Formats: sequence, C-alpha cells, structure tokens
Amino acid sequence: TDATRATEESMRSMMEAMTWIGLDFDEGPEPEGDGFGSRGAYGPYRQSERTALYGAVARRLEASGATYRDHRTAEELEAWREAQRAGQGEGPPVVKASTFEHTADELERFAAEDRPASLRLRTPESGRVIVQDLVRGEVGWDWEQISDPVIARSDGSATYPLANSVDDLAQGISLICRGEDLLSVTPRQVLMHELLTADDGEGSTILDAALAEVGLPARDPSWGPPSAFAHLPMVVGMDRKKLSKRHGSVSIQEFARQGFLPETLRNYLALLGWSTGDGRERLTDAEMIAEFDLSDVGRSAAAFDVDKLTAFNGERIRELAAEELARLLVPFLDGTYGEDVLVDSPPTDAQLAVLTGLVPLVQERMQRLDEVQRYAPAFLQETVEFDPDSVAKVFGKAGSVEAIEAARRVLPDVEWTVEAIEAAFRALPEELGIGFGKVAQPIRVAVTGSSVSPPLFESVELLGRERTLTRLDAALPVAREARGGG
RNA sequence: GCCCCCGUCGUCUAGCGGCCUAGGACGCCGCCCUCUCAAGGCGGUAACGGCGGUUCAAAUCCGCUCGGGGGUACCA
Repeated sequence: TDATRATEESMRSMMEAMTWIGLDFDEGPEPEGDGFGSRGAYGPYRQSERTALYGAVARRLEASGATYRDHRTAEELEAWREAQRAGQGEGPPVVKASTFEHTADELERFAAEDRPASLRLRTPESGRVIVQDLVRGEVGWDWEQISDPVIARSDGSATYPLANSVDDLAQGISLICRGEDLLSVTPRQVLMHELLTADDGEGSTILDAALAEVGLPARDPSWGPPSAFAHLPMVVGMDRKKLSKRHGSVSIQEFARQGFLPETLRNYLALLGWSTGDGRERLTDAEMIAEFDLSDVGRSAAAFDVDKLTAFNGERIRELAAEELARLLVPFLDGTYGEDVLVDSPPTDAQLAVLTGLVPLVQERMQRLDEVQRYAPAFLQETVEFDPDSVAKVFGKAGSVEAIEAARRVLPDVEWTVEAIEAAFRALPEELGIGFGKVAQPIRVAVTGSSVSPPLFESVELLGRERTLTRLDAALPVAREARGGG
C-alpha cells in the first residue's frame, strides 16, 4: 500500500529469501516471468492490484457514516501534534472526531477551494475494547486513547488499516499471526472487521457488496470473521534493540552467503520464543510442524544470538552425508581455484573428486560452509603460500629442517595409503630423537602452508605423492632460512 | 508525555505454590583425548530486577517500583 516503498526489487528479494529458507505458501503473489503472478483462488494478492476494491469499500464506509473527511494538510497536522506534545493543547495527541471533524461551514469552504481530504475512521469516543490474543491473553484499551486512523489518503489510496482488514476478510484469513509491534493497532482492526461484515440493511455487508461491485470472488459463507489474533514476541539484536542493519547480517540472503543452512535457520528461528518444553533443541521440520503450538509461545522479546545459530549450523553440517556436503560446498569454492571459478560452471569430475576427498577431512571442523575456503586452497591449487606466522613459529624451531628432510627421504618409497604414510611418519621421531609433535608440525606447514590443517596423514594422502614431494622441496629453503635467520 | 506489552544464567529457555541447594542449550573456563585445529567426553562458571504483601510454603499469586521494548504517521 505504500507505493514509495514497494518496489519490484524488494518484492523479489523477499520472495527469494522465503524460497531459500524454505517457507512455502498456499496463496500469494509469486514471480512469473518478468512480473508477478498469483497462486490461489482469491487473488490478486498484491495490494497495488486491489485498489478498486479498497476504493469501493471506502466509499461505502463513508456513505454509512463510519468515516469523516479530514482536509488538514500534513503541515497542519504536524503543527497540531507539536502543540499537543508541548503541552499547549488539551490532553494527549489523540485524534478524535469530536475535536477533529470539520464543521459544515469548513467543509463547504474546503470543497469550494478544492482542498483534498483524507478519510478517517470514526472510532468510539468512550468505552473499552478487549482483544483476546492467543499468546498474550486479554489485552484492553480505552477507546478515548485511540486515534482515528486515516484509512484512505487524500489521493484516494488505501492505507494499511483499510487494505489489511479488507484482505483478511476477503481472503478467508482465520488467524492473524504477526509481530508484537502490531499489537497496539489491533483495536482499530477489530472495529474495521465489525464494520465491514455488519449487515448493511439490504441483506448484504459493506465488504460483500464491494466485492460484487468490483467483480472479485465472493467470500465463502463458512469463513466468518478472523476471530483469532496472535502477537508473537519480537526478535531483537543482542543489544535488545529492534533488529536492523546495524546488527550486521539481517537479510536472509546474507546468511545464505555466509554458509548457513536453511534448515538451521528454520530450527533456530523456531526456538526464538518457543520451545518443546523437554529441552530438545535440534529439531527436524517434521518435529517442529508436529509439535509447535501457539500456546507454548513465550511473551518476551528474544535476542538473536549468532553464536548459537553458528553452533547449530556446525552440528547440522556434521550430520550431512558426505556427498551432500560436497555438493553444498561447490558454490563456496569460488576463488579457491584461482581463475577457475566453479560457481558459474559445473565442477569437473576431477574437481568433484578432490572435493569429495576433502569433505571427510573438513566436515567436523566447519561451522559454516564458507569456511571451506580456509582449507580448500591447499588441496585445490598446485602450490601453497606459506603462512608467515606458521613459518616463524614452526620452521623457526630446532629440528624443523631435519623433519622435512626426513619426510622427503621417506615418502618416495611409501605405499600411498593413509596407513602406510602414518607408519612411515611414526617411525621418524625415534630416528630423529624428538617427539612426534615436533616432526609433524614442520611437515604440516611444509605441505599445507599452515600450522592449522586437517589431519596430516589424510592430507598428504589426498594431495598425492607428486605434489607432496614438490611442496617439501619448496619448503626446505624457507625452513633453512627461518632457522638461520633466528 | 500518553497508551500497550515484557522482565529466570551474557544469550535462547525449562519452571505454571512445596519435586528448585532453579534444569537444559549456546558462550566462556578447566581437564581428558590428541599430529595442529576441530570434533568428542567429563567437570566448572553464571540467573529468579527491587520492595512490599497473600500463604505453613513463592521464581511461581497480588500490588507498587525500577528497567527494557513497542506504539503514538495520509509507514506497515
């Protein structure tokens, strides 16, 4: 309804996010070719395509006396609010027909001036509204505290209170489930529902008559008004403030880019404000669907904790079958092949083979898919770049050169299996008279470029004899220099 | 200012008058395992915002207070 904010691009982005995270729907707009189509029998679903309906409803509402015209300009309204807030007015800045409705004279004058008017809903001047909320229980307001909302702008377009109420009713919505930030807006919505579905004296209702007028499908008699509201607690940042750009990655696609799995997001999000009650946290979609109940939803805002999300993601990655993980990793290999970008073209069998061999080595040390970039280059590229810190720390120690030389000597004749490689390496400490850690680390740095890597024997096996020997040769002068340079 | 909502470890939560010397998970710390990093195992750290009531008994019920959040738009 807000034309300034609803762009095709933002719509696409939202739908793309919904698709990625796996939240499907029965009815609604969906991308179709260059534009948008509809899924469901009660469309169109984009509010911008339902303006005729909103207009028809607004006209009928006005004819019934449920609304009044407000000819004030935005500047006048702002000035009025300022004055009220400054304490110069009488009471709080609540807009009520009793003080806001123009006199007949004013109306006549404005009409003569051709001054545009917005349409305000006439809310009760006194009394109380009670809303039954499925998560919050009974919530009440005094009508005198509730402003008369603008339901149609002076250009005739519908605002949220009008469009939303009309759509909920016209599309058979039975449960209005939304964020707590909309709680205080519920009274006027309840009022709208009553007005729209009240008998108009001609055996119909304002809504039904408007629906017929614009040629949209009639409501199913079995529907009734949306009777249930559920206001879910908000999700806030770790600073307790509403989630926003300040908190870093707030867009769903950003989580996708960082290597979070959609099922992890689903699982984690479900736990924000809800729990099974028995302590289980890692849940499958089927379990969540079967066990979720609004009555188990909490009432306080929940902070979005990326650390916990990340932990869940790591656990999920470890549950994946190796082939599945390998497939998911491909898009994250962009750049690790140097010029050869895998993202835009399917990986070759050879590349896939390396990846498949790599997966078992990295699976239990990853929390996010994008972390594959930390390990993959050493295995996918011909040569390695030595990490300066590792060189200084490991090559600089006594015995590093000897360890690398020993490995270089032993490896050419070893049978190329993980077991044989391990046996060969295990024999080195005795020969060199140092601990195994002291011989393994220099070899690790020589072969992978870093003091942190997947298990040595498996890594060497995966690299192959050729590449391993080449790297040992390349590392020797570096190690000698580190030793000599002190 | 006014209206509404919320208040258990740093975070997500269990708890719905006695089973609570408050349980689980993430994080953090330590130990074990160990070729590095992880993973895994074991152990530890840490909370009922405060004050008054009600009750034999309160994290659980009530009031006040403090704190946080949302709204107060011709945005949703």
